[in-house]
Amino acid sequence: MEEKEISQAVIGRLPRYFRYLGELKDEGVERISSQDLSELMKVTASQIRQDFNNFGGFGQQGYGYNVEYLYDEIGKILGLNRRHNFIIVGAGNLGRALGNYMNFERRGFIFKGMFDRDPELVGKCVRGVEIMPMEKLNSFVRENDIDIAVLTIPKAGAEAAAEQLVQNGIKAIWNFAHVDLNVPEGIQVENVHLSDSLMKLSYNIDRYENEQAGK
Amino acid sequence: MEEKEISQAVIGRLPRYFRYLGELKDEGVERISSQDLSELMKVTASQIRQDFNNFGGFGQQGYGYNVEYLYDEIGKILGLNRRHNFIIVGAGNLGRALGNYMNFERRGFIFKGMFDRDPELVGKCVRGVEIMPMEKLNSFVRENDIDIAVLTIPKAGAEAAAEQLVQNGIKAIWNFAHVDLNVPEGIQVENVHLSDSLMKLSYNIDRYENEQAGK
DNA sequence: TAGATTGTTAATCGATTAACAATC
DNA sequence: TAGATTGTTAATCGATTAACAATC
Repeated sequence: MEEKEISQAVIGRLPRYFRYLGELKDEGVERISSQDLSELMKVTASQIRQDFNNFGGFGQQGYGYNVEYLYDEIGKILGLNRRHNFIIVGAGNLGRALGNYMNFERRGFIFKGMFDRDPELVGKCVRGVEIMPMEKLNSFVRENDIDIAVLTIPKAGAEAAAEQLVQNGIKAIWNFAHVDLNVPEGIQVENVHLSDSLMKLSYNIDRYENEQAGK
Repeated sequence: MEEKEISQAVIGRLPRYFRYLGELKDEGVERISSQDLSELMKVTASQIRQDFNNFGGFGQQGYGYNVEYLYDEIGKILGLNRRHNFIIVGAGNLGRALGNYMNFERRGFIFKGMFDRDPELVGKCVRGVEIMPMEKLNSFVRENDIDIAVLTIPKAGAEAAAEQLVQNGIKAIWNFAHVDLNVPEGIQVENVHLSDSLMKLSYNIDRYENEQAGK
């Protein structure tokens, strides 16, 4: 009973659909056609219908899509109806910023623990969660049903931390360290390489200026 | 003298090449073939050669690529030889985390100012940069040659802030607010939608588990 | 029923990979 | 020169868009 694999291109668009549908829902909109949604989101109606049809028919001919139903279904596809416990490894500025971000909780991502090797930070709290020393990382992951580790430590320690996490049963790593982690198959890694993103922006600024300069 | 447009797919890979080449350079590696680089980076050698050839020939038949030269050239393509002054709009946890991140400076991104509407924060400093009230935003952007604004405010205020920034001559917005900004053509926007990224991770965890469950 | 709009197949477009001639 | 490896063209693959029959 082989399901056809959904491309990551499609998956990457789902959160954006989810966001727009959530907003429509909040505005009290009951139904929407692929045509109207396409104008709102600035993508083709064709793409919208193709994307949704990867998961089966959510719409109805002659009617369109029911906003609330579609919103819920996409949420389920994204796994937002489940709980995912996460920890943050690295209690620097970025780690604390992510720990303080409340919206993840709303989507089922539960902040369970935070770790840092700096003794100065250990014992302090971020949103009610105590910062623990790295020595406690392994047992904590094993004993608290942790699915996701957020890696916000410098690149030097990232690979070693990832290995520990994997050995103790983590399922996924949200990686903010500026390295490509080497993990066994089946462990999900999502990279957020902020400086890469900034470099792209830099390229596009210069490209546009050169274009304007008539080159 | 029309330059052929380089696809964003290629641009998106440049920072990663840049990172690997920087590491090779630091290790003292002088030259590398597309074949060796392909094994290191886990992409095809063909793609590497195609990517580089978008910008003209950086290599030499029979020899490969000179690491340092290639590193420098990619840096130039990404505009890292230029200065880009930036400000951060929103002095919350995330804004402060980005302000404290030193590595941007190394790449030519200079942290010039920070803004927040909370009077409690105004006057405080982040890495030597004073937090200013939002009222000063417009004049500051105009008078200090600011290219890039980092938007780390809640989505509610983001669209209005973007509009102000654009009116005062900003060239690019690095957008961490969870909205799609509507800016005039020529203004570069790079979105970092953290919760979208987390949702993708969530999808992939569940997908893998379902696969394993034999479904 | 007639009109609207999906679900889905077919056509197109673009990106990736393979192959090989050019050349260092 | 012979061997290695690029630059580049051609083939393949996958993703997007267009078209339209199915159907609400």
